[in-house]
This record gives sequence, C-alpha cells and structure tokens, in this order.
Amino acid sequence: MPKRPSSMRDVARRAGVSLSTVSRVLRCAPGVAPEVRERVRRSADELSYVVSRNASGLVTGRTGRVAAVVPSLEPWFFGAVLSGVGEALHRSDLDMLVYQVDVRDRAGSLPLPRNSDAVITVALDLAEEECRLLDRVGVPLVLTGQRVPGRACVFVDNRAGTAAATRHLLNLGHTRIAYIGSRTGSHISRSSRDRLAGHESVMGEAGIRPWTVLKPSGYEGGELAVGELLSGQTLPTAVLAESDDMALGVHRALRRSGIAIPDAISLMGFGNRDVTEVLDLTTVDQVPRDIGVEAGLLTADILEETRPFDTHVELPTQIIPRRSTAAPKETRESSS
Amino acid sequence: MPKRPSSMRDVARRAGVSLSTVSRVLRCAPGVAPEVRERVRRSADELSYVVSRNASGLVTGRTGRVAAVVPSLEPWFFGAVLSGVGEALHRSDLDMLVYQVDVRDRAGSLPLPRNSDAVITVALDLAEEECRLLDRVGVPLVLTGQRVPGRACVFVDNRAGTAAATRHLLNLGHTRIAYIGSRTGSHISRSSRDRLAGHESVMGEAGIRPWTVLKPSGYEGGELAVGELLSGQTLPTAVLAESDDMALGVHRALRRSGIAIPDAISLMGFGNRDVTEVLDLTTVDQVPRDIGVEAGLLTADILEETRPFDTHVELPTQIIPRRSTAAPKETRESSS
DNA sequence: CTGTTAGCGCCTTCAA
DNA sequence: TTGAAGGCGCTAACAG
Repeated sequence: MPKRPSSMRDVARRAGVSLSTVSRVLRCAPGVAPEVRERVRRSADELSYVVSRNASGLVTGRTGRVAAVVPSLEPWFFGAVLSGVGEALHRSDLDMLVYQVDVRDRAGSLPLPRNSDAVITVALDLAEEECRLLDRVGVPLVLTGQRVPGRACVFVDNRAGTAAATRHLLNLGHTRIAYIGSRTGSHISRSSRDRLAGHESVMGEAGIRPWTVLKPSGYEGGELAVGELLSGQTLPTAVLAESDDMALGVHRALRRSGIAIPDAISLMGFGNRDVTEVLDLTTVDQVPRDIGVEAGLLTADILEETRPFDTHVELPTQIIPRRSTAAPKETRESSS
Repeated sequence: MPKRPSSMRDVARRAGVSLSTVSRVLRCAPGVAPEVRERVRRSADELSYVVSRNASGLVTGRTGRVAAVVPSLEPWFFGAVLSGVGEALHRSDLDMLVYQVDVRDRAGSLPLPRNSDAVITVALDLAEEECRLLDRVGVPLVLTGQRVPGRACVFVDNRAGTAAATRHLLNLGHTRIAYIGSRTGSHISRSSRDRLAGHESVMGEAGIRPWTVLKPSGYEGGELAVGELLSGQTLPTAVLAESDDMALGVHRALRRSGIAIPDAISLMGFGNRDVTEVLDLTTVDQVPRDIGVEAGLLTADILEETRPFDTHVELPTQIIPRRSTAAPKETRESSS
C-alpha cells in the first residue's frame, strides 16, 4: 500500500510544465500565468502532493519546524501551553516538534541544529549558561515562564499575581494568612521566588509579618504544608498556595481533617487549571494557553524578522473569585 | 550570533577524514577503525554538530519523525498520551511532530507526506473513510483509543473496565446504579459505546435494569446528568460516570446540592486522571501514558518491520478503590 | 578500513 | 512568463 509518494516531477509531468514552474506555484511565488497556476494546483491535488519540507529545507536552510522543549507533557500545564504554541505556529505554516527533556542537564544534546528553525522552551527555568547551550544550536530561542534580559521571553507577571491574591485575602478581612511555596531541595525556582516576593511585599505594606511554608512542589507538598500548619500554635484563616497543584493538596488535607473551606479556612491557588473550576477554588488566572499562543506568534515574527529577537511579552493575571474564599469567621460573626 | 551551523564537511576536515567516514561514524555503521571513530566523535562534539535529518532523510527516504495527531492538547488526557509516545519514540531516536486537528474533517490536509515516517492518532475515533485519507500519506498509521481490524491499534479494554466498575458497585451492595455516558448530538463515540455496553451487560447478568443518562461530555455533562437525576422519582445510591471528567461534574453538582459522597451516593469515574487522587475518587485506571508508550513502541517496531502493521495491543484496566465508593446506607445501617 | 562518485527532491540563479 | 542547470547536506553504492 505505501506506494512511493509523488514528487514534484510527477506534478510537473502531469501539468505539462517544468519543475521550476511547479515550485513557483506551490511557493506562491509571482510570475506564473493564472491559467498555468490553476492547472498545476489541480495536478498537485489530484496526486495529493505535498512539498517535502525535507528537500526544500535543504535548499532554503529553513526547516519549517519549531522545537518546543518541555520538562514533561504529563502535567496539565505544559499541554495547555503547547496547545497554544502549536496553534500559533500553525498560522505561520510551521510544524511543532516536541521534546521532553527530563532535566535541563541534557538540553544541549538535542538533535536541534539544522532540524528546527527556532526553539521554544516552556517553563524550564533555565540558567544563563543553559541558554548559551541552546544558543549554540544557532537558531532563535524563545523562553516562556521566565524573563531574561536580552532574550525573547513570554511570561506572566507572577509578582503582580500573588500581590493581587494577597490583597484579595486582606480585603476580605484576613490577617492570619499562610503562604505555601515550593522548594526543591534548597532550590527555589525563579517564578516561585517572584510569587513569594509579590505576596511578601503586599504583606509588608499591610504591616503584617509573612507566614511562609516551603515544601516540595505538587499536591504532596500542599499536604505536607497542611501537616505543618495543623501542628502549629495557631491556625491561619486563609491559605494562599503558590500553584493550583499545591492548593489541591491543601484542599485534600483540609477536607480529610474535617476543616471546612471557606468556613474555617479560605484557600486560594494560582494558575486557574481546569479542575479549580470544578472545585470552586478561587485562583489567579494565568491562561497557559495564551502564553503558548504568544510564544508561537513571537517565534514566527522573529523568524520573519518583524519583531526583535529580544522582545518581552508580559501577560496579565487576574483573580477568579470562587467559593473557596470568604471573609474570616470572626469578621462575619461580628458583622452579622 | 546565529552563525551557519557546521556541516558534515566541517567535521570531516577537522578530523582529517572523508565525508563517508564521518557519515559512517555518526550512523554507527560498521567498518571504521575504533581510533578514527573516536577522533570523528570528538570533532563532531567540539563543533556541536548534529546530523541534519533533513539531508539524510532526503537520501534514505526516512525523516526520523513521527506525526502525532490529537484533537487538542488542552485536556489532560492527550498530554499524558503524548508524553508516553514521545518517550517511546525517543528510544528509537525518532522525533515527535504534534498536530492538533480541531475536527477530523481536515485530517487529509496535513503536510504529512514525506514529512513523517508514520502517523499516530490519539483517540480521534476515526471512521474507516478517514483512515483511508491518512493512508494516502503513504506511511504506516497507528491508532490509539480505537480497535479497527486490519490496522495497528493500541487501546484499553473499555468494556471490561466498566464491567469491573459495575461489579465493584454491585458487590458493595448497590442496586440503584445510574450510569452517565456522553453523547454529542446524537453521536456516541465508539469508546463510549463500549463502556456503556460493559456496564449494561453486567447489569443484565445481575438482573437489574440499567439506568442510563446520556449528556454532552465534559464535566458540564456530569452536572447536567445530576440535574436530571435529582429531578427523578428516586435517587440512585451509586453513580458510575463514563469518564473522570464527567465524574468531576457530578462531584461538583452533588457537593453543591449538599449530597454527601459516599454517604448518600457513591461515585465512580473512569480514567484515573491526576485529580481523582486528590478528590479521593474511585476510578478505573487506564494509564494514558502507557497507551502512548505502547503506541510509540509499536510504531517504531512497525517501521523496523519487527512487528506486523496490523498489530493490536490491548491494555488492561484496573479498579482503584478510593473513598468515593462505599456500601449504600441501608446496607450499612442494617448490618450494623 | 577508507575515499570517491552519484544522486535524493527541491529552490535558486540565469538564460530564453 | 517559462525552462535548464547547479547545488543544498547527506547516504549508498562502489573502488581502492
């Protein structure tokens, strides 16, 4: 069944023209009689012919492909970002190659040079040194999830996000607010630091001493954090988690402990991942898909040299209030 | 900065050998002195040279790339499958191109011919006619999520999954079991039908008349189903949802209605998506990542002709009991 | 074991 | 407006 795919020559023969003419038509290059153009198009269709990016790339030096590098495809977040990336690239007729790089230590060993026109990294929290490694690929690099001066970046304003979230809780009347952040070993990622900073600065402005708990990321971390909170002197009336995942862990641990949300404790996450809606979890919307779309568009523009290679795109965040946050009990009781 | 990437010639010059020797070394072809081999390797590394799949593909007729076609990357499920696909392909040194095809109506228009060695579709529920369209690409086609005779397929035993789930509920003592399935318009997908069939056959064996509610998929559908159930003559004591997503909708609707899980109603999902663990939702494990891995491995094998092009791989499911299912209240009360 | 030669399918000159 | 010729980077035959 897998017969040899038709080549440009087949199309040329069928249309009764030369190779170059077919090439011109398919590249939408000018200088072909409309009538001929139509005939060539038809022949190509009939043969279900598609230009081999392989061959054309050899000549033009462009592959028509962009590599998207993610740490993993399993967490919901990365799929959502890539969804946007793919869509945006598609608009510019670029294909998306996806590489899962377990850790960033082998980023330099990817078969990227000559195999993709650009590289988009998704939330890998790369150090400058690692960026250099990717630079050696010799193609433009677009970073998402981190801001690095002099490089193309797409990111959300993490700091503003947690700042707004914190204000949301303060405005509801909370003062005993615990912040749950992530730490892997002793390392705190850039975005985690930014989120923590946003929280702490607002707490500082309010004259309240921050109450920070750092645990490994993921919902296990959220559960561990609750364990720590529950064994302390006093309970918070609100918990702000660095990520929805951690908030989910908190949610579960509180539920299992019989602590009602939001009656006893208000809970907020960050990321607006799908299930937060189902759980009625108040969260900070960060629209990962939009991050992807912006990154894809920026990449296409950089390739066409219509935007500089060090453009920064900052996406806004917004609070999505749901039922997991409410005024603390004391306030409600005293005001009723 | 983006200097011209080094080519094979550069490596050859640097190592003081001919092009073919370099080619042989990098292809791990036999017939090169170990000493020379080593020298070439080093030169290539120093130039951070990577073979252009573009150029080599031109000659070999193989691209070193496999296209994964998904309806969308946003739902958690597809990312999980692709995660496995990517990993498996990587073992065979194949890259993964990801295409999001909104609907299956344009599957034939993808730039696939000559641009990928094989196509893997993920849960697109393709009709035979649409498969034919993809066949015209001229490369092997591997389907996941559906079983089609004569084609390479990787799928879970949906029927057995819901059958086991139903038995689980029956064994707990439930008899008023509602099944929530999905229907888009009047169309029911193949896997939905299989799941429903598994449920109904076990109900039939037990001599209980099935109680089926069909709604649009997603958690909105789950909520709608609850709406229907709550307005009926009598409430079920257990609900089995076709998918975790629908189960999540049920979960939310029940929670909002103040109906306790599992005290008033037991709830089961299907899919074992990440959040079910957080929600303590009993579910049918289907390991999407494994589906992907199997599909990737099968694809690689088919390309190497070590497995036939119509291999079927059926993955087992298993029940993951959690806290959302329990014996119905009457039973518990009467036995206590 | 190593080097030479001839394309793979296409795009880009240049000439007609 | 069209066609012919050369070469992109690599591999697969062959010679040596």
